[in-house]
Amino acid sequence: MLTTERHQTILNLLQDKQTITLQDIIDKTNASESTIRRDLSTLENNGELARIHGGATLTERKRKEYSITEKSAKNIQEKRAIAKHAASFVSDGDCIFLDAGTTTLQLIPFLKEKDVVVVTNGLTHLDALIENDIQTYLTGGLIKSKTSALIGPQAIQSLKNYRFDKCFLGVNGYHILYGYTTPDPDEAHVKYTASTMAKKSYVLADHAKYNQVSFAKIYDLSDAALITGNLQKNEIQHLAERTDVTEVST
Amino acid sequence: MLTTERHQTILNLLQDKQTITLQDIIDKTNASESTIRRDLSTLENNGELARIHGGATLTERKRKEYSITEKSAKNIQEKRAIAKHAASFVSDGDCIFLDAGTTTLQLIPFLKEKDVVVVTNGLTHLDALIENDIQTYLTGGLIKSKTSALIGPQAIQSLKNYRFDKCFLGVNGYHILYGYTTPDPDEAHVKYTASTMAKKSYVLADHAKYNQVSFAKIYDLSDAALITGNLQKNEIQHLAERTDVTEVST
DNA sequence: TTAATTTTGATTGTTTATGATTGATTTTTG
DNA sequence: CAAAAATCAATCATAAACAATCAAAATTAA
Repeated sequence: MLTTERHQTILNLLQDKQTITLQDIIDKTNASESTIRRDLSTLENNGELARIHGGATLTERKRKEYSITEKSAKNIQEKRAIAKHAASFVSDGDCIFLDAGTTTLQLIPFLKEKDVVVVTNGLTHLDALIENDIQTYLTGGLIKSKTSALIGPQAIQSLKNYRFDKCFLGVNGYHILYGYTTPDPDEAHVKYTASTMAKKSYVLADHAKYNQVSFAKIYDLSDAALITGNLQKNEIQHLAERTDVTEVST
Repeated sequence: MLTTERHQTILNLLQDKQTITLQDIIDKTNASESTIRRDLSTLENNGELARIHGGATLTERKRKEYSITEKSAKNIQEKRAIAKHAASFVSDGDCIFLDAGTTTLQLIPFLKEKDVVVVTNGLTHLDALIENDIQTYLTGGLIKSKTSALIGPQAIQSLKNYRFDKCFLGVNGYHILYGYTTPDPDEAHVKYTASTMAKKSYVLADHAKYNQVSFAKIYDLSDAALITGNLQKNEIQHLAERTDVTEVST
């Protein structure tokens, strides 16, 4: 394993877990204690992290950078990589719809430099959007308190007032036969409607959603481009037969 | 568990519960009594907390830092009294519009027992509404980041989908001649529209708004019932000639 | 290929963190 | 108010983490 790779691994671990123990890093990298100590020392000098007795922690500054996006979620690294790739499809001046959900949340920091206008139904996105100084419109609707998403006929209707260049959706499952699905029919309806108002739709989903099926169908695989991560070659091939799919590895 | 992690855990517990016992911390962290004592000692020296017999508590300074976010507004006592009185006009099962702003925010706790449906354009209200388990609809629209209010044509349009039993507005000034005013014409428009969709409108304004004039007029004094506080007799009389006014004293 | 340089992992003695124990202090209880 | 209980600070031995050093391995340059 290359030194820089190891450094990156350490930083990634930190972003996920806030603090890590030396032993953790040793296990993940299969490097010796001495090496990791040296790594930590180097990274500390570069201001990337702060060493503490027994391991390392994010510096105050770095912590703030990442606190924008929540870190409780699973597969956060993969989600961030997916989001980063999705962001590469966004052009300057685009009007985009950003669905509620943790994966789409990761997209926000990457939009900062793009001068976009965002419409969203995700209340949890607001802090990050405001913090990144992005012009934001909220759909109306009923607040579903469990997911902090706006749903219902009012959400649908207000969506119809917009036209999007791109639409980025999260889902709970994607399946070769059953398409994109999510547990709540109301949310599915919002996603579907947003898609119909967009020139191009992207679904962001980490590998845990592969061949998962949830209650409410949004639409077929082919109705949106899929951006996902860490799949096997044959899995990607199956998907590629059905839809436009991009896969990122972490 | 790393030392700094433990420290963070302790501080988090404190923020949640104000005071904690040593035993509590021991249970949460699986560290020994000695260790926790040392932790508390360290944190006390850093000014993060104050030790008390049997545990720890937030320092006066830190407590203020946290409560300041809620109570930073001026005339909070008066606003709460005004809000409480306004709540007495709310009936069980009412559908009400709650304008953005600090005064209307105070209304929320009093709505808990009333089984109401709330529509609001104030993003700062959401936490309180959800916490009080109130069914909430959000208008759509552009997020005005300074006040976290939803404004613009989309907000206006989504308001027109509702009919309210009552409508509670905040303003920046009320004046016998110039009526109710607020700095932002867009916000004024939202307030006005909400009013037109309501059977009855109330304006909530503390005494600092008396005879103040701001840029954008919402409507005349007589177009809404005024609930205010701590005015002088003759001031109330002048107002009473123009509109339905209630005054609460604190 | 060899020599120089860098990176690595093991070893050393040193420092720091931890948990158990003790007796002192404070709080509670009768 | 005094006895009992709980909490506390101080001490100590142990264990963990540490920086420093050095030789082996890997990489690069000549």
